[in-house]
Amino acid sequence: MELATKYAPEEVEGKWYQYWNDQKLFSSKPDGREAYTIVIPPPNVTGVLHMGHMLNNTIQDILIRRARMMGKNACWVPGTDHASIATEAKVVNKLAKEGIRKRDLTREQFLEHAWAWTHEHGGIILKQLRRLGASCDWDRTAFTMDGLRSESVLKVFVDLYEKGLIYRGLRMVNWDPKAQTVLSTEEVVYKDEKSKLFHLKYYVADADTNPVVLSGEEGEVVHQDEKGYYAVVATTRPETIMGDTAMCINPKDVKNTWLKGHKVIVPLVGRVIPVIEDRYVDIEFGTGCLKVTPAHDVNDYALGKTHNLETIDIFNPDGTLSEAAGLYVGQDRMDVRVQISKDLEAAGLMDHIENYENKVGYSERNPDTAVEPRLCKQWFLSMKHFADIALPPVLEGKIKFHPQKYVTTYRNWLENIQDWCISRQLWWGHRIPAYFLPTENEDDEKYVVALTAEEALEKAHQIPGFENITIDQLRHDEDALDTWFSSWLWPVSLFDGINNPGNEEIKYYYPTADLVTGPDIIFFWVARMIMAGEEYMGDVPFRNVYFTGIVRDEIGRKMSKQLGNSPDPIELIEQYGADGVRMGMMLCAPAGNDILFDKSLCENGRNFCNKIWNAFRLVKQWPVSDEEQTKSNLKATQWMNAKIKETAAEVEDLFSKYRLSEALMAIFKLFTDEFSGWYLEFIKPAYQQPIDRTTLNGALDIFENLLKLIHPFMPFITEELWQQISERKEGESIMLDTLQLEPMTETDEHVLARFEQAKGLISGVRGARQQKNIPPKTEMVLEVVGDDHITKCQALGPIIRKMAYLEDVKYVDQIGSASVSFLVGTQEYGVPMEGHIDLEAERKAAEAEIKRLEGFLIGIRKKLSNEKFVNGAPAAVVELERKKEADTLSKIASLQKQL
RNA sequence: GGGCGUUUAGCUCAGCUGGUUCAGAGCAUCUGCCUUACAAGCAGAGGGUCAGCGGGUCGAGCCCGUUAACCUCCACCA
Repeated sequence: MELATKYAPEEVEGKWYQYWNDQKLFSSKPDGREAYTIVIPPPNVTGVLHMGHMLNNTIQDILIRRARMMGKNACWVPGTDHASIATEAKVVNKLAKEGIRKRDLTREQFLEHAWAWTHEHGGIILKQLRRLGASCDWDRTAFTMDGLRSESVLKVFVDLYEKGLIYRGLRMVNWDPKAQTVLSTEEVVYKDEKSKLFHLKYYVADADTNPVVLSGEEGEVVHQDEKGYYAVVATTRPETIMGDTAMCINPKDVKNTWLKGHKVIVPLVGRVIPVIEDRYVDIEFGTGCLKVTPAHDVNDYALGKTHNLETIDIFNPDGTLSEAAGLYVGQDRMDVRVQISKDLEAAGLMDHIENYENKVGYSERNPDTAVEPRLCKQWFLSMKHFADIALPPVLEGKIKFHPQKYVTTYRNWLENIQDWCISRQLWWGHRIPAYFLPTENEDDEKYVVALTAEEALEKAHQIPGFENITIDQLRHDEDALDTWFSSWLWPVSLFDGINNPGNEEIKYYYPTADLVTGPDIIFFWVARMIMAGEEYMGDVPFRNVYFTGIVRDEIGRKMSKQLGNSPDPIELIEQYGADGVRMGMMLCAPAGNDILFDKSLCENGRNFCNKIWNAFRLVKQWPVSDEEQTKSNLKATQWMNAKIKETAAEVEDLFSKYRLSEALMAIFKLFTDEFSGWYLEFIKPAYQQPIDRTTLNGALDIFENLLKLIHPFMPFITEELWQQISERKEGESIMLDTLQLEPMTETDEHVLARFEQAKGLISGVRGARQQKNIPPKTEMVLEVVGDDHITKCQALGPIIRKMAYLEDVKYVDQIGSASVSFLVGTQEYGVPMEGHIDLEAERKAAEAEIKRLEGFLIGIRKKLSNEKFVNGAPAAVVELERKKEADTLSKIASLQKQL
């Protein structure tokens, strides 16, 4: 059968993926072998594949395929995440387009829409992963909100509550007024913003709200106009003045001493508030006067607590002003900011306005929505205990981070950890299993925590005063849990280790081997999985964490939808083939460093596929003879096998360090340079001549081993060719073919060294020819100075003659005067160039080389004559220097002889 | 503001416990080849003050100090 000159991935990929799947080759069941488990970082259920996924999952597939070929029971568990905030936002937007508002729906109705959306869009990303070649055990596909996972989450909540680790507290939280939900501090993005610093006049008042007369002292700065004395307060948020309940100065601030003990009037509002003193205030900032709005600023809230201030919440959940504000009720906070500054100016209450740059927190989920600090009752998980159990395994190396630098990051975070706010004001998610009891006053809330309403009722009946309530009187908490509260259980819940502790699967697959994820979620997810793993399994969830970099475009920008600089991975696959894209991705993916992705790298991958394809075509088209194998072919085959062993050992070492990019490069060079460039040329018969059967079989074995080395990186083309190399039975696959690694022998080392010498010689002749502009196939004579075992060798001699296009080899005492000479190691060679040689240039080149070598020699001798060096340095190092000295001397001698 | 990290060829990166065979790889560039597997290829070649400055050392890309630029994390001054 004739093979096309180019590899056509589209004809190959679908076919083999189907085959692998049909033959259940990705499937894993506990058995006697060592388990090698990876759990996928679950992508958002309604998400689509982007370059980050592409990178992350390619790495996982490489690791899992390699482990499988090393004879381990490899299990890669796929699944998706319900991603409460993101998914709910998408559903809300979709409904809005249909004219449906979320607030008009009941919880049940909304969830129906959400599930419909999930079923419609869910799992697209998992289908896309198949295009990539991901060898996940699809029968195990899980979802963070499926039955088993939901049950696990609720059980864990109840358990932690009963352990006293979950509590309910009033906290200043980051509120997203658009999503109407609390954000964790990690979900707030601070942006530099050009804003205004408004300087407002707060007139001094006595108890009758009349200005009092004050006298200034040394250093004091007293503002006064026709209406009286006033303090100037700088703020970026004038719309919050309706919530002011104090003004604060630093007790050490001399310029404001005159305000001590007085009261001031909130502009426009007219409310009289006290001047309090606290060292928190920065004397240097603005005028040193701070307006205190406990309901709407984290620091002010703290001040309010210390000084027992009243808290006036002037905002509605959607960011409009509430009744409590008294003014601008119902208007949006951002509109009010504009309006109130105009009104303040009109009323003469604005001292002046400055331009100002500050950082404003925005919602990660709604990037154009500024976060509003807000007081809310929330569920919290106490983190002290978890930090204590999660720190040691990483510090002690039970879990290894690659690259290691993230250990520091991890430690810093755990040592300064804050309690985790785990409730979200969302419907899409795991509903918090807490039930409020009927009470008169909302502030006096009472609740029970239980898996079901029935259990909750039983617990409620134990509480005095609630012995007779009915199930209808229980009010199920409306809030859902933070998405990460389910993801943190992922390595455990996937094997049902929460509901069914000690089951066969969890015992076999846990702890998992590797986790591959981005450093951006080291706190959200990685740290918390370690916590949950230690808490519920008493063991780490994984042994290694491979942190990938962030995929950026070729000029270093983060890939994003807004910029439109992110290529569609599926389109790339269609253009370059899955193997090509995988290789392109891996070539630029050093662990932990950001990846500057350039499409052209996929071309390299595609080109490599063609290289493999064509090498196969070449070998397959040779006619075969039953002649005896030549010594040259025998040696060449020995050499190639040794080369493979050498590279395989290197690759193994690189894998153990998770340096996959370098491992791929080593394999790439092995195939392109050593196998295609040298070995195939060594054994290639003359045009239309047959190759002997022994050599061909040796070459096919070598080819098969190379395919096996490449397979984890490029699964499709390697399977296709593996299947073509020889007849395979139904169900057989390269995937299951074991990668045997034999150690190098002394003979191997010897053969490798001899061939390096021969390759150097061949390159030397080629270079000499090119240097003199002689066509590459012109036959030349080789001059060898003295005795040379390489050219005289029965195996290597013919190879050298063939590869270097030599018509004759002459053994001479010295190189001819019209020859180009070169050295391989210490052996000198020459290629006669009658009519081509430029004697003067040759002499200059030789002199320059001698000069360089002499400089080199001086360095070595200086070192060797230094007693401190000879005595201090290790013997091996000294010995090496002596050898260098001898080699250099002999090189110089031969060059001088030539001159 | 505080911490981590990075800075080596045009680009992306290796370079281990300091030892002139250690200044490297891939890509890109240049030159020559439409050689009978592959022009998406082959054969050659050029290219670097190892960010700057200073300091230990017999010896520094590697160690110490310092400066600068970038990256990233944390905190946030109203």
